[in-house]
Amino acid sequence: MKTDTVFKRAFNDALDLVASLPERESLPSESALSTQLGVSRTTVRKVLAELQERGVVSGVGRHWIVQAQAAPADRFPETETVPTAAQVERRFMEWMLRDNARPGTVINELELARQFGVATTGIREFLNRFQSFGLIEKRPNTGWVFNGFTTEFALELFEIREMFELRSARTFVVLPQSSPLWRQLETLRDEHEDLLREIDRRYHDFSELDSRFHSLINAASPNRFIEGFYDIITVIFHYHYQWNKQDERQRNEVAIREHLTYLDALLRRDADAVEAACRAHLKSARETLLRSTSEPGPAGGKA
Amino acid sequence: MKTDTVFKRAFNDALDLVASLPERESLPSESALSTQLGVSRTTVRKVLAELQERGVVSGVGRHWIVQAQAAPADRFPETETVPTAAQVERRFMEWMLRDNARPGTVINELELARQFGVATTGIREFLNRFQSFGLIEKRPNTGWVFNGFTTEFALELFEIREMFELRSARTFVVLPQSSPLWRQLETLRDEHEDLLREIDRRYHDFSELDSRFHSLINAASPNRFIEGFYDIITVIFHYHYQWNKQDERQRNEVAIREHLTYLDALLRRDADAVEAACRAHLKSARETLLRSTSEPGPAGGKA
DNA sequence: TAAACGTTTTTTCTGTATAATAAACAATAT
DNA sequence: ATATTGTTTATTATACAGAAAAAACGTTTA
Repeated sequence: MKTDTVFKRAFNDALDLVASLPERESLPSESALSTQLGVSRTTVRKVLAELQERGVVSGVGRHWIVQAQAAPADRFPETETVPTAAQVERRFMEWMLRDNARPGTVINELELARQFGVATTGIREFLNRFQSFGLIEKRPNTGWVFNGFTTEFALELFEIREMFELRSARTFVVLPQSSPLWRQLETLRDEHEDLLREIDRRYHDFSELDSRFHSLINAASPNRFIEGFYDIITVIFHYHYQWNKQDERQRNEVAIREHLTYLDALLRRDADAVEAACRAHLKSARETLLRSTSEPGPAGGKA
Repeated sequence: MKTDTVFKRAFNDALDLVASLPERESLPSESALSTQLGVSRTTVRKVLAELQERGVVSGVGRHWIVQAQAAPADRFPETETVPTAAQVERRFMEWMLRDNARPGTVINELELARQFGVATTGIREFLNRFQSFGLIEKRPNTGWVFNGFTTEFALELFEIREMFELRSARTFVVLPQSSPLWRQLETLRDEHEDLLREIDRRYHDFSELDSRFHSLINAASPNRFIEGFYDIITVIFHYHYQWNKQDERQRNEVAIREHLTYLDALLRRDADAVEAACRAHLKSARETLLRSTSEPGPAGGKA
C-alpha cells in the first residue's frame, strides 16, 4: 500500500502556512493551496479535513477560517514525511559510505528490505536506478554485487568530471557578452565573497553554492548526459559529506577560494587561466574524496 | 510468478547439444551441463527430466544416454525463451523508435502494461533503468514523460560520444608496443577486410564488429562511466537499425572503410590522423542517426 | 460565466504472495 | 578422496492487490 508521506508533508506545510495567517482569516481556495503546497487538490482536501478535525480551521464549503494556532504536537514527525524511495536511498548510501561496505559484497534484496524496513519492491527499484552510478552490478537471476567505493571509482569519476567541466568552461568563455549567464556568474561571485566573509558561521552553506556554480557552468551549453552525470556527483558528495565532517570548514574555505580564482578567470574571459583554475579545483576535490575511499580487494562478508 | 524462460532456453540449447552427439552416447555430468548451458544445476535437472519425458534421453542417476533425436516440434518457441524484462525493453523501443512516439507524450504504466501483456511492475522496473538513457523523465506520483527521440537528443549523444572516443583513441595511440591490444587491433583490422570482401552477403555482420571495435578502443584505459555510456549507444543503435534497414549495405560499407582508415592511423601511431579519422567516422554516424529523429515539439497524444 | 467545490475515475506506489531459479548442504558412487 | 547426484533452503522475478494521490468530470456559487 502507498504511504501517506505526501499528505503528511503537505499537512505540516499547511500548519506553517496557517501560522503565518492571523486568526479568523479565511484560507486560500483549494486550487490555490494545491499550487502552494505542491500537491493535488485531493490531498489538499484531506489536509483541510484533518486541520478541521484538530480544530485548527473551521468552516465548510468555501468558507474556511483560521480557528486557532496548532500545537507543535500536531505536526507529523519528519520521518513520516519522507517517501520510501528516499529512505531507501539514504539508508543504502549510509550502508555503503558510512559502514564502509567491502568491495565484492553481494547485496541481498530480502536482507536489505528487512534491514531497511521496506518491501523488496522498494529495494529493487532503488538498485535499478542506482545501477547507473557504477557502484553496483546486476547478475541476472542471482542478485547484485557491490563493486566498492574504491580509489578506482573516484579516479574514474573525476576523469569524466574533468572532461565535462573543461568542456563546459571552454564554451562558457566564448559566450557572447549578451548572454544572461554572465550576470548570473557575477551574482554567484558575490555570493562566494559573502560566504567567505562569514565562513566561520556559514561554512555548511558551501555545498549548495558549489552545486549551483557547477550547474551554471554547464548551462553554457546544456547536455542531458552531462547533467545526468552531475546528478551522480551531487548525490555521492551529498551523502559523503554528511558522514565525513572533519575539516569541513577548512576544506570549504579552500574550495571557495578556488572557485573565486576560477570565477575571476571566467569573468576575464581568460581561457588558459580558466583551464588552470578548473584543473586545480578538481584536483583538490579529487584528493578530498580519495582520502575516504576503500581499497579494491577480494569480497568481504555479506551485505 | 517468475517465468520459466531460463528453463525453456536451456532446454532448446540442450536439444542442440544432444543433436551434436551420436546416439547412445552418454551425457556430460549435471555440473558440466550447468556450465555449458549457463544455468544452475537445478535448471539442468529440470531440462534432463523434460528430455527424458520426451524420450530424447534415457537413463537414471548418473547414466544418461542419448536415446533419439528430438523432433523440431520439441523446441520451445523463441518467444517463450525471452525474459519479461527483455520483452519489455524490446516493445518499448519499438513503441518509441518505430511508432515514432511524439516528444512530450506521457507514459502510462498501466496502459503500457496492458499493451505489452505484463504486470506494471515489469514496466516500472524498465522505466527506472531506462531513465539514465536521457529519453524519459519521471514526475513523482504522476508518471513518466517521453522527451522524444529528437535531433537534440542525437546531437547531445554524439557530443559525448566524440569526447569519449577521442579521449580513448588518444590514449590508445600512446600504448606501449608491448600491449596486447595492438595485436587485437590487427586481428580486428583483418576482420574488417574479410567483411569488406564479402560485403554483399554479410553486411549485417557489421554491427557486431562495430561494437567490438569501439570497446577495444575504450579498453586502452577502462572507465566504467564510458562503458556505461556505450551501453546506451549500443542499445539505441541496436533497435534503431532493426527498424531502419534502408541503405544498410551501403551505409555499412562506408562505415567499414571509415573504420579501416581509423584503424590504419592507430596502427601507424599517427595521432593527428587518428583524430581526423575518428571525427570523420563519428560525423557520418551522427548524420545517419539524425536522419531518423523527430522534431522537438509540443506534446502529442497519449502513450 | 468562470472560478471554486463535490464526486468519480484513473494511476501510482508499495506491500504480499508464489513459482522459478540458484545456491547450499548432504548423501552416494567411482 | 573427490566428483556426482539427491535434497533442502534461500533468493529473485513477477503477478496481484489495495490504499494514496492525481486527474477528470460534473455541479454549484458568487
